[in-house]
Amino acid sequence: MLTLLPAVCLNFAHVNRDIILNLLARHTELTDTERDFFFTSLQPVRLRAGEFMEEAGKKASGLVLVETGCLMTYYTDHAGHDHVAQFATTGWWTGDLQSILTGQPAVYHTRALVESSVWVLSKTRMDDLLARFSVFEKYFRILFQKSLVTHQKRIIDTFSLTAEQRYEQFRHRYPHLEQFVPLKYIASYLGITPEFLSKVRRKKVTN
Amino acid sequence: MLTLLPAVCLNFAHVNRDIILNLLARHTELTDTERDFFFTSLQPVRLRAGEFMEEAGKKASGLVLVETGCLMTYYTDHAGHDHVAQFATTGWWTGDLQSILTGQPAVYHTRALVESSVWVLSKTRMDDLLARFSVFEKYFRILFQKSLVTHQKRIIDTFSLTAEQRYEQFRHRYPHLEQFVPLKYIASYLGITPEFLSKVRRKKVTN
DNA sequence: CGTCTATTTGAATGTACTCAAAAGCGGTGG
DNA sequence: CCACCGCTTTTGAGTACATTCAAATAGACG
Repeated sequence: MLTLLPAVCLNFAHVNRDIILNLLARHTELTDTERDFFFTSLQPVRLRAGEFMEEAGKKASGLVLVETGCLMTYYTDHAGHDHVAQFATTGWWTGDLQSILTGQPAVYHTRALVESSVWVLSKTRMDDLLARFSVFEKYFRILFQKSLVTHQKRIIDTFSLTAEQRYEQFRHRYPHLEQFVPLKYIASYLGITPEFLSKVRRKKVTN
Repeated sequence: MLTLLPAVCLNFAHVNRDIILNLLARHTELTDTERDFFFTSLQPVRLRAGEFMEEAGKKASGLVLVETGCLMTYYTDHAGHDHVAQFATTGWWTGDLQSILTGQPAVYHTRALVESSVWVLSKTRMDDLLARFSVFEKYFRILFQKSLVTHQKRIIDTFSLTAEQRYEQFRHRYPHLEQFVPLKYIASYLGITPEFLSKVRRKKVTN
């Protein structure tokens, strides 16, 4: 700890840092230097409900770490239909990984569902972070590794479960998301139409 | 380079090392020490066609790097239906990531489709490798990162494309796999029944 | 050559989709 | 405070894509 501040000095910035630090600590242990460097690498951004963090077609600004609120990353296909790739709430990383790493235009949109506060780690800053402290290589290796396991499972679930089972699993696994996410986006995430999700839900109630 | 061997001395082991080294070199640059340590961390395994590398329910032995042949990783659901999560040919890593990292029993089977030769990196050896040389943290970070992008895309494709389009894309993207993989496993990978794949294929021919 | 498995074919069925319209819900202004 | 607007959710009818089941055909291997 660099300095000890009296309790009354605790402001929003510190509270938020603590949330993020706790999340980082799940995967890695950081020295004070590393922690400070991490935070100076991040750029804070505030988003209003509905506002875009990233847009498909434009180069992604960086990896997005959600502090408060909720964002979704989605793909618009050639027919103009949206498909939600992921949601992200407090402590989740999101964004268009492909674009961030290659510098190519993003294929996904990333958008705030409600008023949100996020930290952005640009590719330049990320490269710098990774080059200076290998502990962040480890951090991101584990982050991507875990995410990969989740994605594999989601693919298998899509093929082995019915829409109804996937919906139940979604509710069970991400109960906090229901407060942020309109049903039509949940339907999209599950790979079904909003009409069909509505019918699935009705069936649940009447049973 | 440690020693230069005359061309006649090139044997299978060296040829194979070169294939793997070229693949590693795509992501990272290794010193001789790192390269040697990497290879001594790997255990060679030969598999006959149909033989299991890993079995669901048993602890996975490690990350599997394919040298020659072809393996598939698949999940058997509660109804007894198999769902192929991925195929792996020369230079691809495969296995049950979740099990390798947590030590829990594997949920996926990993099995050779044809006679294959692989290298296995156990969790212990992997941890050692990562702890000693941070270049491998970087290597695996990039590996998982790329794989994550691919998995995200596969999920979106499942929701935005028809079975016919997914099949065409699969053929286009992995043309070499057709020589190893029976149609019923391709169907499974695409999330459809072998009967329906057969009808998709017939339609292509008659058109 | 015979056996075993993979692939194809066809008919009946089902799950989820499309399209159209009604109902619900939240915000805004008169 | 209520009426209206825009957007989300629900409902229903008709349809399409893909499945299940059963059986025939084709291929691979000993």
